Amino acid sequence: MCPSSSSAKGSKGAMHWFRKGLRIHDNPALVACLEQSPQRVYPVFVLDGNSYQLLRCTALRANFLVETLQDLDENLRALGSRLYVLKGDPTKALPKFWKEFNITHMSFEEDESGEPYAAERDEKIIEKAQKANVRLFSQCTETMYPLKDYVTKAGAKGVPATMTGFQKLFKSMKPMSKVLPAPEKEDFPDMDEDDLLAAQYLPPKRPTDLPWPRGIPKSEVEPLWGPKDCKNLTPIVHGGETLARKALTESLKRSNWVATFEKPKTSCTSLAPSTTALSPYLSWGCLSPREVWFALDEAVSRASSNVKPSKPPVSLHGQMLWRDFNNLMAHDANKEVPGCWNKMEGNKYCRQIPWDDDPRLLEAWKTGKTGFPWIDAAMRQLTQEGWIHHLGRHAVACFLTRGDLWQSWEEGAKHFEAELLDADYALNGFNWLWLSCSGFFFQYFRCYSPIVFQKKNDPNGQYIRKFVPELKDLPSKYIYEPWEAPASVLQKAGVKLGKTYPRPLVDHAVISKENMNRMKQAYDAHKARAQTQGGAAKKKQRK
DNA sequence: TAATTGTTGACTCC
DNA sequence: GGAGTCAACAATTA
Repeated sequence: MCPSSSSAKGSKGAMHWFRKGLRIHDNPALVACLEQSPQRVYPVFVLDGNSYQLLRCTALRANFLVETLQDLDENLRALGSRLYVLKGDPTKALPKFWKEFNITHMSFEEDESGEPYAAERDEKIIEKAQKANVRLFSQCTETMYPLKDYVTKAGAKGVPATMTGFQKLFKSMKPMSKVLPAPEKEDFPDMDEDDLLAAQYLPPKRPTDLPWPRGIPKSEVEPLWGPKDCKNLTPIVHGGETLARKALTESLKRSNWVATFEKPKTSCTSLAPSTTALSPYLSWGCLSPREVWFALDEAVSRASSNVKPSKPPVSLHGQMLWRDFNNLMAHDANKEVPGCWNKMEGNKYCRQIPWDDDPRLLEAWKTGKTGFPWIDAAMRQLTQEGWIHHLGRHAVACFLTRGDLWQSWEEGAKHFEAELLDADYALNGFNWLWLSCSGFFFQYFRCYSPIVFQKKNDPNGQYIRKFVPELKDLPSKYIYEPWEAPASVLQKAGVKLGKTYPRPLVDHAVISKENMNRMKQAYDAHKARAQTQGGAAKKKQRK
């Protein structure tokens, strides 16, 4: 069956290219597409194995995308439309689709953070669209305000590199534009039945339907969805706009909780998330950040008059501000050196620190076999559920980098990108810079202990018992430090150190002090470099 | 130039 | 559980 039926030829066809922003509510680019009054509209997603979302991607993440695309297709079908899913390189697949369906207009949500693959891809697409006479429409809706608006508002002095500065900038912005409702059935033109049925463009049903990255041997991108599936994994949330909206409503029902939320006070050892866990929906764009912001306003207004509301940066509104701030920082760094944001070299916000490169230590960290039960539990939750509480991420990130193992944050960031359901280019990079004391946060003498940090929250180690079951029968006294337990206690709990559970990789008390000295040296070198460069710049100015 | 502030440390003492 | 100390960062404010 040829999808481009004779009736399609000559009539005006428009498409909306979904990349992130996988939703129909508050999607101005989709609305702009419908407003072109085309005779036919094609909502399109391209499964691109080399995209940021899929290049390093575990079964859990792949499954989340499949669920999200299925949901998007269902929601579009309820409006008399459907989702058209293409496979492969968008710079080839899209021009082919334009030709086949006589597309004259294409809309999409811009990717402003400067993620290098997306930036290159879009540059090529814009060029090809010009040649093919396809008119492009784009909107900047990944953040609450377009990043370029923050840049304009900040003016000649440049964008602020501190959260306090960003909050001031945010306050000075004009009111946020109104949230758009989802389009209605009447907004979509009637479609040719052949087009609606075209089976070659159906969304994927399972992770194994997703394409492998082009030009990369399978062995180099393990673990991916190929060798293992999701059967025994338990994602913290499932994909799709429908579930996202339900989760948002559910979270915000507790208006007093919303109004008094303070991020640092939430627990990272509770077995059910102590935060909203909406982050995967924000990172894939199942939820609009502006809609979340206004929904928070509404929830806070419902709170009892006697509660004292929390404020940014610790409040839930504050979490939305961090998100925009992180995107702005990524955007700004990449503007200077394209693609530098998740790298140490060339990134103007990143201190140069001589990290070690020990694959054995990295692997132990990734697989949750460091011998520190609390660290291992968090790393295994990541693999099992695709999520760790924010403070848990802090603890494991500090442990991998400046705290204990002295491995590069770049490696940690790559692992998080593969495994986190909410993996986000800008946020992931920012948080790794922060935790490794490479940028934005510099108090390296404040170090998380892999032992005592969670003892106060979870003295009995229920979180460890869940995710590190080989230790579940240890008495609470030793659950955070099994190496301290007498042989008889270990034997009774069925633990053989070095066999059923590893001995600790390092002596935290000793190594964390040594690492602080290494940080001091790296900072001193940074200062010396800055002075030399500053001196040289002044000299040049005088000339 | 000095003091203050910064989403989320650990430890000791009381 | 709250306050002060540890050994001391960068950016901003006074």
